[in-house]
Amino acid sequence: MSGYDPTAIERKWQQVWAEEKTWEVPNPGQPGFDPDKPKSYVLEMLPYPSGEPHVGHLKCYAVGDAIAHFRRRQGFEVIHPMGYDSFGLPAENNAIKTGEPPQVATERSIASFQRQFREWGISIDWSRELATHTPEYYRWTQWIFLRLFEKGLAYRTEAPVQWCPKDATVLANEQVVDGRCERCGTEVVQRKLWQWFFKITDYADRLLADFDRLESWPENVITMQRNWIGRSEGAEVVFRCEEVGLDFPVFTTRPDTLFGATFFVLAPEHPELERLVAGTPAEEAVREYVNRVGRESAEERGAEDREKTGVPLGRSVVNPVNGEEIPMYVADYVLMEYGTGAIMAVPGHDSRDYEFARKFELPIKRVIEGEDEEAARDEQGLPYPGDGPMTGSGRFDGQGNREAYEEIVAWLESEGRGKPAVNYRLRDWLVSRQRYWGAPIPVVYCEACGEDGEAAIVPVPDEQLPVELPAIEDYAPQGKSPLAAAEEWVATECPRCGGPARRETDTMDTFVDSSWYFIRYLDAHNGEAAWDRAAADHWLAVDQYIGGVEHAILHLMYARFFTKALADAGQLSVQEPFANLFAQGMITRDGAKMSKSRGNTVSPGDYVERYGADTARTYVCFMGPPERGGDWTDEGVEGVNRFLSRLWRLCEEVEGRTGAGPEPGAEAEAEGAARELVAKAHWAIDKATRDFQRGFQFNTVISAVMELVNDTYRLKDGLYGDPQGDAAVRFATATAASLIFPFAPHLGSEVHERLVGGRVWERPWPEADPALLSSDTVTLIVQVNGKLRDRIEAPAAASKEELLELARASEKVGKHLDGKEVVKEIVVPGKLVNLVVR
RNA sequence: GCCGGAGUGGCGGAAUUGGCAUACGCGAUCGACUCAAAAUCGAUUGCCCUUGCGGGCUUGAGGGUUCGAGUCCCUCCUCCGGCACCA
Repeated sequence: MSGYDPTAIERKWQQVWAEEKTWEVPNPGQPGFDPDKPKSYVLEMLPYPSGEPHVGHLKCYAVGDAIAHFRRRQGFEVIHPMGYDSFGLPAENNAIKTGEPPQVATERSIASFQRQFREWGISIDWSRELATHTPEYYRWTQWIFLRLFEKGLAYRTEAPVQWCPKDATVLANEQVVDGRCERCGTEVVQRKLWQWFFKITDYADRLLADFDRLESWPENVITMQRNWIGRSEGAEVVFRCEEVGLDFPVFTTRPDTLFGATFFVLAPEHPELERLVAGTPAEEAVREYVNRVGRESAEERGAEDREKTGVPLGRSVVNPVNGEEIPMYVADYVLMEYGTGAIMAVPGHDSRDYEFARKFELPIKRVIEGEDEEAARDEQGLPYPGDGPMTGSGRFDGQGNREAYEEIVAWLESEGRGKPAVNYRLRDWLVSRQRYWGAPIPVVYCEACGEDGEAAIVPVPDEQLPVELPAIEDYAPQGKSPLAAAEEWVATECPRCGGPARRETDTMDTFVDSSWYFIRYLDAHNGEAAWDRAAADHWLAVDQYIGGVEHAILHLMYARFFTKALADAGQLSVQEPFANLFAQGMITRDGAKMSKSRGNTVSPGDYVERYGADTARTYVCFMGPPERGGDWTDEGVEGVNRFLSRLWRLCEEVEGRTGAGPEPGAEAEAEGAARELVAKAHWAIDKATRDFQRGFQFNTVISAVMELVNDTYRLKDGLYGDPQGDAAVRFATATAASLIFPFAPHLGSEVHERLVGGRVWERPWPEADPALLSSDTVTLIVQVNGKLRDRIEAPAAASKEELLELARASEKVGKHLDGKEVVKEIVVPGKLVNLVVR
């Protein structure tokens, strides 16, 4: 008997799948398309091809592939494509360091991913493969940009932006983590630059409302997105500065505290600041303060325990509710990016305003009493954030603040001094990057078409796409895109007037590329359009999306925004791209995140070589619930390998000992131990099927198959030789192969072929026979006062009275009833008897 | 601070509707095979008391509901993740 040699088995089946193009599926209208077959779009997030695949990739694709295989065998036409998110900084930084063009490193990495995906045996429809850095792909990224531009959803403006000095590029807010560049960790500084934005804020409400359209997303991902969008309801209230004749609107969520406003604060970046202090004694100090703040990093400014700073402006505004004049300040705790960049400060009921008031000795006024007497009398109970009756608020005194809220807003509105308002934390998506390795933004600037000396933005016509990246020598950014140095490329002809024009030299954020790739898969080689509408309508939405939780906000929200914008532009019929989302947990080693510097990385390739892909795949699915992550151990890998070896050896033995094989279906007639084994197989089918359908309980699916294999080992020697016994062992082994196939497709295919014949993936997923799931007897649990005292084999159909009689007859139970009175009898038929004694 | 999630053997974890806690795997111990080792096969393995039979305890802590709670309710503790001067 030979040992389990995964190399030979895996090579054999990988060859079959490659030659027969097993996992390719047709689009509507193509040969072989079956309109009656339900579709399922199973998609894992496409990899970023940098270096070699790591364990996170293995897990993601092993999990997705298990789902794809299960759905195929459940009768779905499964589309399961693959591609590469191949633009972006790592390849470009490598180019700067080594001089090697980014294409070269990128394509080398792609080749490595392709090879490993095949070696892992992932069931990919290779006919739909794409890479976002190819002109065939980014031509359509540019095309989408132009559609957004037409709709006013892509615009260029001068704005203070987050700038990473090391990468010498602008970052999206989402790419700034704790005031540092997400990629390189350098402290981010603010700069004012002309940049391209996508108007995602137009979709804030729909992005929130349409969570209702999703079938199943992890709650925490929805919460993270909801927090990120950060919708607040409140009011806009106008404060007027009579001295300079300017109105200052503020956003507040607490119009009920308006009577408690005792000062007014502008953000250091506020555009009217200059005008307010020009030529006044405050001018010097204000300018100094603003400059100081401007030099600070986002991290310094955002620090938690930072003391409040600010400078008085020597001006005042009028509180519209009571006519009081309150002094104006500039302070960096007010952010220009949120609301109007100005606030009314209510130190009695806001902790930040309170801190500022204490430091600058400003009046603190209570306008809402505490709910209980104690708090109301306590002068030190400020700032008070809670609810209660209003005080010091004119005609609203005595009313509950919640009730007064609407009334105050309505009153302000009738006076023309305010209105209900909604604010979002979400800001527009900054998409331009001063980098080389990205899709060029397809516009040109034409002086002749412009006005007032300003060049006009002229979109490149669709038929001139793609605007291809020129080859360049020096990839290092110099504060502007390296593309600016490609003078021959930059100088072009205006598509509108035919005169000289200059190309936009910024490229697009790579998140733009990955915001629509799942649509391109559906029609990946279309040279006439981004996609065929019928193909997109057929396959979308993605039925199951799988990926790391690190994309919970960025990628997923951008893709949702793109889908909605493209639907609005008449290009798609769905509002949400991903009906079901699964976020996998991270695999650690020695309890820590894997990193090269820590030296605890796991190379999937090494394990595949040593134990085979089936072992590696099954192991990552067996470690624990896949959403939770887990710690990689070599012992664990060996345990799974041992299990697969056991299945393999069982197959070889069964093949030899049960001859050509009993008649299929013969196992249904089995009795005794043979019936026990057949019943166990049906139990495993039932358990595996239910756990698959429940979600991603792969660890328990695999453990059920392990139990089946264990029982087969336990019973087989007593069954060989008898026709029923042979059939039972053969059936049990083949069933184990069939059930493990989604995780270990090579071994599953091989064992199935040897014992049953044919291709296991062409067989429907097995169905459990209900008759074999139940048995004539059950184990009756007998408790006394809720404590287990005996287990008795009882007829499944026994009546309550019969069960009670059986329970009382037990010697073990009797001991605990001795000399006591039974006051209550609980009987759950088919399960348990509980006798309550006193 | 706010919002999520999780606490079960030596370890990863299981427990479907409130009904056998600890499935499956790892590790460990013992046995078979072997000259020996590895591999393999088999047995044992929550904790405490007991020679044994057996008994008691046990799902982060404390309380509650119930005949019965890992599961439901209340209070608290710890850990992980996200957001955070967002008015």
